[in-house]
Formats: sequence, structure tokens, C-alpha cells
Amino acid sequence: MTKQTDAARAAEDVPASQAGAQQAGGRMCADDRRLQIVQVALRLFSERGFRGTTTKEIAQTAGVSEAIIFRHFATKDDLYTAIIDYKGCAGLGASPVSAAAERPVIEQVCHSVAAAVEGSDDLAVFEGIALSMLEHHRGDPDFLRLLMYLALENHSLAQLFWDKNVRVLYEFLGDYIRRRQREGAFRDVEPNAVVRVFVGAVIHHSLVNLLWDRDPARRIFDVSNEEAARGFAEIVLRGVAADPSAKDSDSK
Amino acid sequence: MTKQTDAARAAEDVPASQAGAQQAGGRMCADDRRLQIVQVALRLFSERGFRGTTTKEIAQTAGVSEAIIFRHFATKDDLYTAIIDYKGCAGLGASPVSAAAERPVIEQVCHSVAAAVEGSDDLAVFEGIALSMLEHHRGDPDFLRLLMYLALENHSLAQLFWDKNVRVLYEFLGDYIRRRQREGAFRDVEPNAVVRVFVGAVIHHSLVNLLWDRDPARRIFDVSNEEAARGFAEIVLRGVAADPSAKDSDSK
DNA sequence: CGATTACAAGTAAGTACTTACTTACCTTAG
DNA sequence: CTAAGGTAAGTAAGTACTTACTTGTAATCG
Repeated sequence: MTKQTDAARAAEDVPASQAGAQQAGGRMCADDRRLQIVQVALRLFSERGFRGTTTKEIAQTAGVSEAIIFRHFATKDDLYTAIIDYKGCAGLGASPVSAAAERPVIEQVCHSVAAAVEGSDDLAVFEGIALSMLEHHRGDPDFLRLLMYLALENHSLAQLFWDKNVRVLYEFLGDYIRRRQREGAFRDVEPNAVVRVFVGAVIHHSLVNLLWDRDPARRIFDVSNEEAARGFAEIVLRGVAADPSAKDSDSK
Repeated sequence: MTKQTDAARAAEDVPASQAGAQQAGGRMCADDRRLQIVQVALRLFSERGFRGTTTKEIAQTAGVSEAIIFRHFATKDDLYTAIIDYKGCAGLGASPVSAAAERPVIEQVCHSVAAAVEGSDDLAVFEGIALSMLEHHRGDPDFLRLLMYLALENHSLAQLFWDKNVRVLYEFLGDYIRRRQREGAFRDVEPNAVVRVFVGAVIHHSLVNLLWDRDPARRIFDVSNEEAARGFAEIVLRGVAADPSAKDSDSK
């Protein structure tokens, strides 16, 4: 009954190397099964935390017996690190478990930034970065949740993520602001303070959406990512604009 | 051996109604014991999460047998909610477990706001709120961590905390901004966007300090709370200031 | 070709241990 | 004495992980 339902849900996660003909409970080659278990475990860990998820639950959701989890992964911890590897955690030192692994977060952000920087339009830069981050967070909520768990548990991977992603973003934005200050476009404020406000707003927005604002009926942040990104960029940019009435010189 | 050490640590948490002569394992009146257990559990929960902390560990750290935890609290969940009550989680529906309980978070913020509002100085209001929040978070990191765990585990208490605290703050600031807009002091931006930027910056700052920036040698946010609060308030206020060169007119 | 073999994928039913919670019994202040 | 604070030693229900066994597939060989 529930097993049927779980098996059906698990089927969505099947890598689909020969999808369609495949039942969740059916036979599967080792790599596909491994990948499927990783994907199921990622979802469950991010929903209930590492300790809050049992290997039995993972097995049931994947539609297999518990024992085959331990055929593919020596321990539950092994499964945990396999997830991190699978997410290709921004060059965390490990190679992805599969070709399907996603690219590091920061690359996406930098790409969008690079494109925006071309026009040297401040609003486009900040809006682009904000939107890119918001979209990424919304598109992969599991990862954000997992990262929060990692950070709370003081896992070293969280520190590495900071260094490889957030720190890079901070330094990029800091440099950008300093440059614009030298060019006279921004007033003389502490660049890091501006960065903290901007990045803080974006991340906080994603976190609230992720953790608190799930029920659509009682949304407090009932704006699209586009609106939010634009709002953040506008307010922060106006906050650092060089001079009165010079505010619209660059944008639009 | 470890029991001795734990007992010594637990002694720090003893309410000290007749402190000094008290061994952790010694006899204690029910209220004191209850309070001590709550304090120990709060620390452990915030370090390892609810599921990651066993009642046995709590008992050992408190220097008592596991059974007395269940004399004072019917279930582990009961202990959990007692912690929330103890922290005076903004009238979550229960009265504090003891007279020593702290006041609700939001009250502290509102107090500081009320004081600042007197002078109707925008900068003082925003700076005051930011500083109050930052100081509160720094002074009680356990609570922030516990709250993050609550939110990640999708505990209903997290929702309640949102409603009773954050939402109140959001609405207060939103109303404040709308009022100042009507008075012509602020320009016509979406008030909620401003609030999100401001509150986001503050909370993000606290979270980063709590989760990532613990090692003083590699701090990225190496500013005092006062500096941070002032920086956040200045940038956001300048971002919503009504007119060029009107920035000092409002602080009458 | 069909039968045999080899082996990976899969499972049911454990094991050893931990968990939240209980029971029956002490101990001591008032 | 009595009642409340405290405990040692449980219990039932998990928990991660193992064992002994079955099945599907596909290459090998008479």
C-alpha cells in the first residue's frame, strides 16, 4: 500500500538509463541503483537530517531492501559523503560520483555576473547575482537544507563550502564596490558592510522561503524571485549611490 | 571520570538558590532540578540537535540518573517545549518554567525600538533594532542554534516562533516605513522589500557568526556589533531616503 | 542450440546495540 | 511517619549493519 506509493515516487529518481520499462523494485545495474539511492538519501536527509533518517526509510523509499544499501555503501556515513560527492560540492576535493553531478554553485553565479558586467550596469550586476542565487536555491532546496545541517553540525565540509563559494562571492562583490568607489560611482562606505547587507538579504530570503514560508496560504514573502532580486539590488544600490540625483545615471 | 567532569560542568548551570554547598549529584528541590535539566538540555540540543541528543547524555551531564528526567518531564518532547517556554519564546502559549526565565525576544527588541522611536530618529530606530538583535543573538547563541534545528526539522514551534516574533518585527518595521513614507521622509519603495533587506542583513550576520565565523583567526566579519548595526542601518536608510540631501532632515 | 556455470543483484530474517521511557525500590528532610 | 527527591535495573521498540540464502542474466561449452 504505502510501499507501492513509495516505489512509485522512487521511480521518479531512477536515472532512466533504460527508463520506462523499469520498476523501482525491479532489477537494476549497480551504478544506476547506487545513483538512485544517493538521490533518495539526499532528499530524505535534507528533509529530516542525517540522524533523523533511517536506512530502513531510505530503502523503503527507494523500493529495495535495506541490505542492498549496505551492499553499495559500507556505512551510513559513506552514503553521506557519497551525497556530497554527488552534489560536486564546489570543488570540495572529491570528484563527482557520476557524470550527472551538477556544477559548483559559484560557477553559475560568476557566469551570470560576467555576462552582466559586460554592460557595466550596476543594477544588472546586482540583480543578476541576486536572481542567480535565488533561482539556484529554489531549484535545489535539498542542497541548502543539507548545507544548513552541515553547518549546524559543524562539519568541515561546511567550512570548505564557505571558502570555495561564499568567500569568493564576498571578495568579488567587495572588489566590484571598491572599483566603483574609485570610479566615483559609489560613495565612501565600508564595502564589506554593503556586501553583507546584499548577500544577507538574498540568503535570508532563500532561507525563509525554505524553512518557514512553505505553506503558500500564509506566505509572507509573496514575491517572485525576479521582484525580490530587483528590490534588493535597487535598495542596496541606492544606499551606496555616490551622490544625490546621480542615482539613475548608470541604470536602465 | 567523565562523570565527575560532567557533574562539575553541570554545577555551573545550577540555579544557585543555595549554591556552593551543592553537589550536582546532591539533593535539590524540584524547581531547581527542573531548571537545571532544562538548561543542560538546551545546551546539548543546540550543540547536537534534538534527535542527536539522548536523554542519557542529558542525565549524565546534569549529574543525575536518567529516570529523574522523566520524573520532571513526561516525555523528551515535553522537555523540548519546556526549553522553549524557559526561553520565554514570546508567549508560545505557556508560562515560563521558572521566575528566572528570560523575557520574550521580541520584547527586548520592542523596548529598544520604543526608546529610539521617542526621538523619531530613523537611524537610531534601525540601528537600535539591529544592535538589539545582534546582541541578543550573540548573548544567546544556543537559542539561535536551537531555532535553526527547529526550523530544519520543520517543528511546529519554529512556525510559532515566526508568528510570535519575526512576523511581529516585520509588521512593526513595515508599518514604520509606511508611516515615514506618508510623512514624505521615505521614498516610494515596497516597504516589505526594505524590511527583508534590513532584517535579512542582521540575521544573516548573526548566522554567519554563529555557524561559520567561529575561529577568530579567520574571521571575515571582523566588526563589532555596533559597527555592523550602524552600517546596516545607514545603508538601508540611505536606500530608502526620500530625496537627495534630505538625509539629515529627518533626525529632528 | 540448450544446458551449465558464474556471479552480481536482491531479499528475509536475523544480530548486537541504543533509545525513550518504566518499575520497584531506596533515602532523607520536615 | 510520610512524602518527595532520587536511583538501579529493567522493557519494548527502534537502530545500523550482517548473514544465509534466492533469483535473474548472460557468457561458456558440449
